[in-house]
Amino acid sequence: MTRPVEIPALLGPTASGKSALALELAAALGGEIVSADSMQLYRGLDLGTAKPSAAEQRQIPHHLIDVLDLEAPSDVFSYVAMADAAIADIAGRGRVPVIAGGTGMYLKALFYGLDDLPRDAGLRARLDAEYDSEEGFAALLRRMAAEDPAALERWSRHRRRLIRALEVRLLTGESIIALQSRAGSGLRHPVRAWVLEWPREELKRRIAERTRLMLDSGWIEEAERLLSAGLAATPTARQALGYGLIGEYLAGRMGYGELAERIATATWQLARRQITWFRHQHPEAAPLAMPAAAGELLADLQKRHSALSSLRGEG
RNA sequence: GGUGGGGUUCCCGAGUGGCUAAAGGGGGCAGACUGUAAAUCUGCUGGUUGUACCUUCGGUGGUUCGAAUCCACCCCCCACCA
Repeated sequence: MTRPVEIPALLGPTASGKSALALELAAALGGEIVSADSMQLYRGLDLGTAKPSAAEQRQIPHHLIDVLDLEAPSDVFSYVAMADAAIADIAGRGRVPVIAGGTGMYLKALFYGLDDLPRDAGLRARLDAEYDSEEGFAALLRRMAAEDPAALERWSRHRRRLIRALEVRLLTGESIIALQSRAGSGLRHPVRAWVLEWPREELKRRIAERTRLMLDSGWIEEAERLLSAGLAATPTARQALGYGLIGEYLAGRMGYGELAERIATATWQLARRQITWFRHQHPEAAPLAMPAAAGELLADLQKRHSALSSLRGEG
């Protein structure tokens, strides 16, 4: 079995053109796309997540898109497990996995790994029920002061992280902070990563334009359908940006102009968080100035690929 | 034309004599990030060479030791009456 010498990975904020470039890369290299997008995992979240179209998915095989029902929970570990499997599968068939995505935490965990601290779904559900509310938060703070002061100090405002810290504490008797190896030393896969970068104003403009386009091409209807099917009550998919705002629009609480503006703003805020993440959490990734450098990257990778293929006697 | 309400820092909006460069929210900027991450959370946000000075609350003038806050006139907006 031939293992690829390197796995190209395209990281970048929303609306930076990852999907399109990944498609070109995969086509040029004989590859298949491995998505790293927490929301495109879900069947049904289509227009709202700018998911690759059915035609695009026919043209190039995509992995980790449409693999979960809306009601299914998702988390980094299950993502990494699925991504590892997809990469192994693709490489095992002698194809090139092309990673593309914007979910920083998933990408970092896939590239560098995560401490496998214990978890217990039942316990977690109980803790959530008890503490994941405004009233519960105060009680959680009191309990953590006794159970795990170090975790409390680190995440004094993060309800979710404190609940997870308490879960680990109850399961192991130790503080999650002591158990974290904070390793992340070596790459788990031979990735060669780039971060797609755009001039600020241009990315903002792309986001605003894409928002309008998405709203005008069926996102509102999609949201209406999913919302009435219970999207708001799902554990993870409900966090997808925009659907809730569309719900408010449909309820008459804002006009179309305001809706478009608020979604564009929220999307820009997401993009900023992504940019910050990639700026600080991914030393392995090289900046790729869009749109100019996309063509060069394509040509460069194509050249390397054909050289490697002929070395292996495949070309 | 008349009566009433209103014009506040990028936006909305509180503030009716000193504790006000001015609450709060939004936006913006920077950052964090180990099993819900398109999530969750933190800091900064008038200017300048630091707790000092300068500029700012529609405009002008006035009262006062001191005004976004009081007075006069003017400009603009909204509601209702004509």
